Amino acid sequence: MPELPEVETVRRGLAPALVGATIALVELRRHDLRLPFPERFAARLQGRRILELRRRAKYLIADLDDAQSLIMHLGMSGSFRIDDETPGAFRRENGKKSAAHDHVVFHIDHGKRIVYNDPRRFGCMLLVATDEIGADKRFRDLGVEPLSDALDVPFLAGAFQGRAAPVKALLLDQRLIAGLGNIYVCEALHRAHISPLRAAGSLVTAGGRPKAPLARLPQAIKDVLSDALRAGGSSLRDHRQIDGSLGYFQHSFRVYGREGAACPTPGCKGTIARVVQSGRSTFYCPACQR
DNA sequence: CTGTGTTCCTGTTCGC
DNA sequence: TGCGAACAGGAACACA
Repeated sequence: MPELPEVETVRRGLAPALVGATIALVELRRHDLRLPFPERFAARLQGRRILELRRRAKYLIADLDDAQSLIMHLGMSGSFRIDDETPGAFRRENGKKSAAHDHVVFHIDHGKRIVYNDPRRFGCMLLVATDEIGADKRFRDLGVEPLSDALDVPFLAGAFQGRAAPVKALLLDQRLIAGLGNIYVCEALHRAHISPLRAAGSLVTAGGRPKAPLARLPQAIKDVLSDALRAGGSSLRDHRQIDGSLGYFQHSFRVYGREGAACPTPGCKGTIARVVQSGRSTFYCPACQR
């Protein structure tokens, strides 16, 4: 369930249960996800206290009291839930099905279990020295946080200038902006009325100045992410938030998954189209996104 | 360096 | 109802 708003929602849900708590025991139910778990993963976590739970891009980072950090990525289908340790008080309503892909169980000293479930196993968990995270190859090249002041019009103008790739491809590139994924890129481009197919460089003048549509893009990105965050993220399928409730931003999608629907832009008579760009679905309105 | 395509894995949905 | 194909929120890697 994982673009920036979903990962941040997970972080906020887990933080009260994890920050300041101690990991009593870790159950590893397989030796790898997308990557092998680190050597002695469970042993190295046992007895560690969690000082802080942070997010960078789509990564969750738990800083531990031994100067190491547990880094977690949810991939495409990863999720966390919090269970009571009490043997009888088993999972909530839709029980056994989810247990099939419970790969990691963190037993916390206050008597709860944090369970990581990931059917497709595209997620990963790593252990890295806290002060070396910035130098790690996964983090070294990450771009700006889209909700930070670093994402502004001049930044995008500089990044887009001279680039022939479609603007959608650049927005998905984590080395430029870190945290956007397929849904929110489609949604942001619709809000900015920019065609996802347009060459990124065509949004900048020869002199390197942003053209009018580009001037709308950073705010459109921030708006859609803030709106999604406020809604607790998007729950495709039956993905749940930590507390079991559903994020509801999927009801606010203007284009994603809405092929054939009327464009929601006021006054626009267009119909949402679906095309494939570098192997992934793009949804947009050919009438008001140019 | 740039841009595109493939791959990892399982589950769900869609069309016949 | 059954069955195969298409598709799914990510990102690393191979290749032209």
